Amino acid sequence: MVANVTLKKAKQNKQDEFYTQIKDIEQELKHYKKHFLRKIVFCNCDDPEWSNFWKYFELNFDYLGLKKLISTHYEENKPSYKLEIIGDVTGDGKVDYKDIIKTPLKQNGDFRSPEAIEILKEADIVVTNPPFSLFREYIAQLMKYNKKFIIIGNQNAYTYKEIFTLIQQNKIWSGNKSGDMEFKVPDYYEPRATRYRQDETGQKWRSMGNICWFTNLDISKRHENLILYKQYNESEYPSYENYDAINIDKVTDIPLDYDGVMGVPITYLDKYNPKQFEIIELGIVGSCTFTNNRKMEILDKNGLSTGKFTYNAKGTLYKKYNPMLDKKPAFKDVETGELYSSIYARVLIRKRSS
DNA sequence: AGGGGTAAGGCTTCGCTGGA
DNA sequence: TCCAGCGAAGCCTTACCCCT
Repeated sequence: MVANVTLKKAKQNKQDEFYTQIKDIEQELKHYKKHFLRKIVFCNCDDPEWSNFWKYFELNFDYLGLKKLISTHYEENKPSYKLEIIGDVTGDGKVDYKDIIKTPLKQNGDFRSPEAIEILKEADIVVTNPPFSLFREYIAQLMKYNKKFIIIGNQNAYTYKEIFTLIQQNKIWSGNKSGDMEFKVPDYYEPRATRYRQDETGQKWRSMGNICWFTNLDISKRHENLILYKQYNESEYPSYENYDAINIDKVTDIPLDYDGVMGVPITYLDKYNPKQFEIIELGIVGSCTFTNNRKMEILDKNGLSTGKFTYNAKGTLYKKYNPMLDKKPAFKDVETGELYSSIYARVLIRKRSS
C-alpha cells in the first residue's frame, strides 16, 4: 500500500531528470581517490548514454584502479539494460567504450527493482545523482545494504527527519562542494523566472543554489574546523522564547566564545566537524521540544492581523521582535500583546569542550 | 481550525569591470 | 579612485497542503 502511494507520487513527479556536469563530478570526486582502489562502483540512477558519472568512471577506470563499473539504465515501463566495464577486455592497452559489456535486464532498471538490488549488494560504492523526489527511499536503501556512497542531494534534505538523524549519528555527512550547481534538463522542462537558461544550441539548463553532496566516505573537509571570529554579546544574539538557545542568522556569525546551545542555519551542516560542535537536535516542528503553550495570533507578512491563532508558534523557534533589526513580526501574544519574530529551520548545536 | 511536514528556489551580497 | 551595473556566488524562508 505504502509502496503504491510512493510509486504513484514518483510517477507524477516528472521533474527528476537533471544531468550533472562532468566538471562538477570531477571537482567532487577528486577528494575521494583513495577510496576507489579495487572497488566496484555502481551508478544506479543513470542514463549511461548521457550520464557524466558513467563517463567519468570510464575515463578514469585505470587512474582510480577500479575493479568494476556498473550502471543500470532506467525505463519507465519496459525492460531495460545494464552496462559494465571490468577492465581492458579488448586487450588494446586501455579501458574505453570498446570494453563496455551491455546486458539486458528483465526489469526496468529502477533502483528499487530486485535486479538492481542484487547488483547493489555486489557493489562497494554508489555514485550518482538520484531523483530528489525519492531521496529518502534512496538513502534508506543504501543504509539498509550498508553501502558506501557519494550522491548529489539538496540542502532541504538536511531537514528530513531521517536524513538529519543520520547526520547527527555521524553515519552520513555532506561532501565538499555545496551551493550552486547547474544541470542540463530535458527539452520539455518549462522556462522559469530565475536559474534557467537556454544555451546557443537550444539546450535547456536549470540551476539550484542549494545543491550539496552526501557521502559516508571520509574526506578531509570533515575534519577541518570552521574559522570563527565573532564574539558573543547579548544584543546581537537574542535568545529564543521557546527554547533555551541563542539565535544565529548566518553561519559566519557563530560566536567563538559561547558555550551554550546555538540555533544556526541548516547550511551549517556543510561545515560540520563533529569534533568542533555537537549537534543537539533539529530546531523545527516535530523534531525538537519547544517550551511554549501561549495563545498567539498569527500575523501576515506585513505584520497585520489574520484572525488565526496558534498555541505552539506553528512549530517554529521564535524570539522577541526587534523593530530595529527584524522584518515584520509573525506572532502576537494574545494576553500581553507582545510581538515576536519566527525563526525557521535551525540546527541546534553546542561547542565541544576543548 | 490548527498542527505537522514539505519543497530539483529565490533573494541578497559579493566582487569584478569599465566609464567618469 | 570611486561607484554603478552586472553576473556569479553565497546563503537561507515560508507558503501550502494534507491530516487529525
